[in-house]
Amino acid sequence: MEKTARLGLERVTRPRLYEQLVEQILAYIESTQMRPGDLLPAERDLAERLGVSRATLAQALVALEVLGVIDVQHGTGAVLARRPSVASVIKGLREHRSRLPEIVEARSTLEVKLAALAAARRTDEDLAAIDHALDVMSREINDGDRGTHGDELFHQAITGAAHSGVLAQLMAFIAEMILETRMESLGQPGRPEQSLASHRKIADAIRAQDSEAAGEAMLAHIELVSDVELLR
Amino acid sequence: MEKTARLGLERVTRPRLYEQLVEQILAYIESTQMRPGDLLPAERDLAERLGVSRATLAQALVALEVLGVIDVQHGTGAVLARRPSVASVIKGLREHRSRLPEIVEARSTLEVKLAALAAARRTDEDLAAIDHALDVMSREINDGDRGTHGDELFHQAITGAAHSGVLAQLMAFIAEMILETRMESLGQPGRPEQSLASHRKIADAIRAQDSEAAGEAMLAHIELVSDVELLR
DNA sequence: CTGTCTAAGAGGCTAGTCCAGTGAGCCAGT
DNA sequence: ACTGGCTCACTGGACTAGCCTCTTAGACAG
Repeated sequence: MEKTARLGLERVTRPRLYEQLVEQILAYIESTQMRPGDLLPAERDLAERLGVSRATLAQALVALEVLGVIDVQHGTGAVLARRPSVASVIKGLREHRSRLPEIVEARSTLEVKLAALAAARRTDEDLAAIDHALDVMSREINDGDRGTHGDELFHQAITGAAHSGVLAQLMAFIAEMILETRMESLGQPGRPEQSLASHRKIADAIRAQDSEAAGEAMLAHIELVSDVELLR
Repeated sequence: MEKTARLGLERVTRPRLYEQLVEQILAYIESTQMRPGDLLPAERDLAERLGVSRATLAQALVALEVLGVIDVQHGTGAVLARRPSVASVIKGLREHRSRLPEIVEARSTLEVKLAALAAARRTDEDLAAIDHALDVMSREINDGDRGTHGDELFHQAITGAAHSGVLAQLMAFIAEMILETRMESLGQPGRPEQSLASHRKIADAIRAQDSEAAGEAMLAHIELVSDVELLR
């Protein structure tokens, strides 16, 4: 999943030590019932227990810090931040990730809102970007392609037109998972044309600045695109 | 922002070198117009240019990897992943973060959906957790407290009852920002009681497994809680 | 032209060392 | 008895030097 090369192939990637450490530390936190505010064992101690050097452990701690699980304080130690549920959520998600129904659900939630906001807030430049994406997708389909690039451009343009940095960041967060979903869907015969048609419908609603219609059109579009998953 | 102690004070936190490096590398990526798939300079080279050791640079690279900006490959180098817009989004958000309207917007989008899902999927255990949160908040308010703890518990319980790992992760992502919003709101006189009342309404809808009512009640609740921001 | 080998260069990880905050405890001065 | 200042043990922060493994391109043999 981590690195998806051009054709959906996955490059075999050796495990990185720090990644394993993150898992182990997460497991340790859970097994010892640590609560927010508690301190992790000292670096030197932890490193020895885990059988790695301090430098490597430091990388794992950086990762955990970026993930928002701990907060490392100079002179004090690594304190557990927020509710530990975050740790388990991350852990659980990492294990059986790619749960398509959930991804579609999240995508639907965000994109319907984004479409409605885009209708309300779009500038002429935003509209131009949306039209450009439609052109690209149309051309790709005429060339016998699946139109994935245009599809991605379209959804990016909508996201941009909504002018909400926070929502945009949330979208970026699940962007990779969505990409996988999208490629599968557009691989079905006749699907790209249908998808393009519903894109146009969304674009028209945004052009007319009709938030409600834009949200509904996006919802219909995602349901169309997603029913491929239900067949499994 | 990073560590907020009991009274909203912020502990002065020394800058960590790797954090600065992340910023610098992000800036470098942007300034050199790198595209996805391009390689960053070699570690030894980069470390020298930035005037840090390889070990420290390695920490910065781990952080960037966790953020999804790059993908480090053994023997090859650090390749830029995805569209670079992610990098700029993260960067932009880091600068003028806490844009309250956007946060409220994102919160509303997610929590309305979560409430609806919770109504459809809740188990009896979920319901018990929700009721427990109501009890806690009720007791806090009677003790003259603002009820922030119970409030947080309540929203956590709803999130859990929705049984959607992906949405839960998105919520965790903005949880910290929401916490700030919430504390301000509950600081207003009479607000905790109103908030508790609308919590009960949401809980009733979820108990009755009425998705639509749950979504509406949550929307009303968030609008109630959020109008404090409009006064500024 | 093709397959194999090799060496340069990339990242991965370790060990050892020193610097810089933190906080508990001691002790003098008030 | 309290306050303030000092010390020291402990914690993380960062660097250096070195060796290992992996990747890849180019030389070379078939």
